Amino acid sequence: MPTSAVNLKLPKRRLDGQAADVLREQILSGRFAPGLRLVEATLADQLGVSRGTVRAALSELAHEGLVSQVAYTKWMVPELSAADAWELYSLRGSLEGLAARLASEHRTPETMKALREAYERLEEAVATERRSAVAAADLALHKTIVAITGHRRLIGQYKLIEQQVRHYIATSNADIADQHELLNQHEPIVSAIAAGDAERAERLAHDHNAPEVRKFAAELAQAIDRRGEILPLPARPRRGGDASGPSTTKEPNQGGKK
Amino acid sequence: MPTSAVNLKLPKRRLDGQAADVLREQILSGRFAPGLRLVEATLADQLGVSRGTVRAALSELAHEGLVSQVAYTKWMVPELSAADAWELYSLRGSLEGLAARLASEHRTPETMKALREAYERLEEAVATERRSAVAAADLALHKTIVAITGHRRLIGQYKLIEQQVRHYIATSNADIADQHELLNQHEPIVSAIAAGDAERAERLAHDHNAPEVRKFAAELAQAIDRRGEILPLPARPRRGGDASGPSTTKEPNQGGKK
DNA sequence: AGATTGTTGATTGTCAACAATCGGGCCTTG
DNA sequence: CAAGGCCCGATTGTTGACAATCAACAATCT
Repeated sequence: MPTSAVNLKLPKRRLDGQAADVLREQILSGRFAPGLRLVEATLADQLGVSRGTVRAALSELAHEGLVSQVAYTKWMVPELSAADAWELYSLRGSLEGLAARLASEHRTPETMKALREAYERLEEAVATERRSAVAAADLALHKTIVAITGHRRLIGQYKLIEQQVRHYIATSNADIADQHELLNQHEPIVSAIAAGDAERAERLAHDHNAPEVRKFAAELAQAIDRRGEILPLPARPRRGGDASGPSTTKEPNQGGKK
Repeated sequence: MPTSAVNLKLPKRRLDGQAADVLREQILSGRFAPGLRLVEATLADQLGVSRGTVRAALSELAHEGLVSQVAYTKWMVPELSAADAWELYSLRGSLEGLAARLASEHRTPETMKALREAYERLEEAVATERRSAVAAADLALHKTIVAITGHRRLIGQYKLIEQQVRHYIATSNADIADQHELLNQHEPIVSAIAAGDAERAERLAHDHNAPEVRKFAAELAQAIDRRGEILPLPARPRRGGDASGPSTTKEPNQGGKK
């Protein structure tokens, strides 16, 4: 028997994956602010890997929605608008609804134990009154519900959306609701899942995002009214047009190279 | 005024994107069968581009779920199981539900015209009795509903799922229901959206996928029963374990290189 | 002066060579 | 004869150099 039965995963990861991890951390922490331009060569120097590897990492992050690319021109950290927030929360609502429903139909001793523990951790976090701890526990609870479903594509998709939500929150000092209210919101969801009431669990989990969705939808409507145009949604950027507005062209450059 | 107002877009696409298009077509058409191993160097020769470019294309397709990678070892066309089909249809149900609801809240003369036309094209296709035409029109109708929402992330996500569904259908000679029944299923959805009844539109669009979801869930349960194990769902691949099952190791090699 | 066209520096896109890793066959060994 | 280690070919991972493209500025023309 080689070594042991425990599955200890050595970090035999590829370099581009590691590079992506570092960059993702920088972006999600806000140290790479929205609007920041990312230059392959500069990052390659800073990370100590080749440009091709950095390029692969950036492509990965582009798929995750954490960087955007203008072909042949530049990479940058995207600036998330109210429209983006509306998209993220509305999608998250649907995904969490699906997750709650499936979780309700997937009850085993193990999964219910994990669910209870995740909820208890949220209670403990609320008791400490530390915002970051509460946010983390809230996140973990939802992630637990999603994981219970065993739905690999749902899990992956949820992780992507969740990441972008974190990015939005981190870069827009938008804040979370009353912490004690959180428990009142989550308890019914957990109970419904534990009771196997799929219908109710789905509805509750879905509606859990409704306040944010409405909020950003309202912001969007306001913005549209203000400019008196039709624009059902932010027009996708077109080559020659759109010279409207001051268009705060934020473009902080990377620290001087070398 | 430079030249003219018309936006004539030259196909200034990157090579890896074009390579991805070609490979995607091969996979979706079934010419690259599930289980087929894809070798970077061979594809590079056949496509007339460098290995790095092929690599970028394969990464793109991996994100789309059309190829899978075993790090340091190989790329291959994934074999889709009943579990995959269940995942795809359940996710698609949620996405289509969301799309129908948002579309109901997004009615303008233009969008409703597009919706009507898409439905009429489905009627025409059914009249011709040509399966491929019906399938295409069915797809186009759903795509229209999704597009009406203006929800860019939903549009992207739906395209991904849709693509994998096509892959599953193409490689499993699974077939579509009675063609005339299709109209009876879709008419209420279109009507609900046109009437602005978001609640009903969401429910109908969501339930539209329910038969498939149930079918594949049943197949899954059967498979689990048969092997008498617990496996709530296909265990995610772990380094050392899982030597169970005959695991039909289909591995047709590419045509002789050079 | 205003607009158009050429030039230039910076940045991304592509390529071909080199290094690391894996799977399988062969050999050894008990 | 079975189990385990080692070597080798095949394939992927990584790199540095070269080509294509773009945005901004300078020169030129009307």
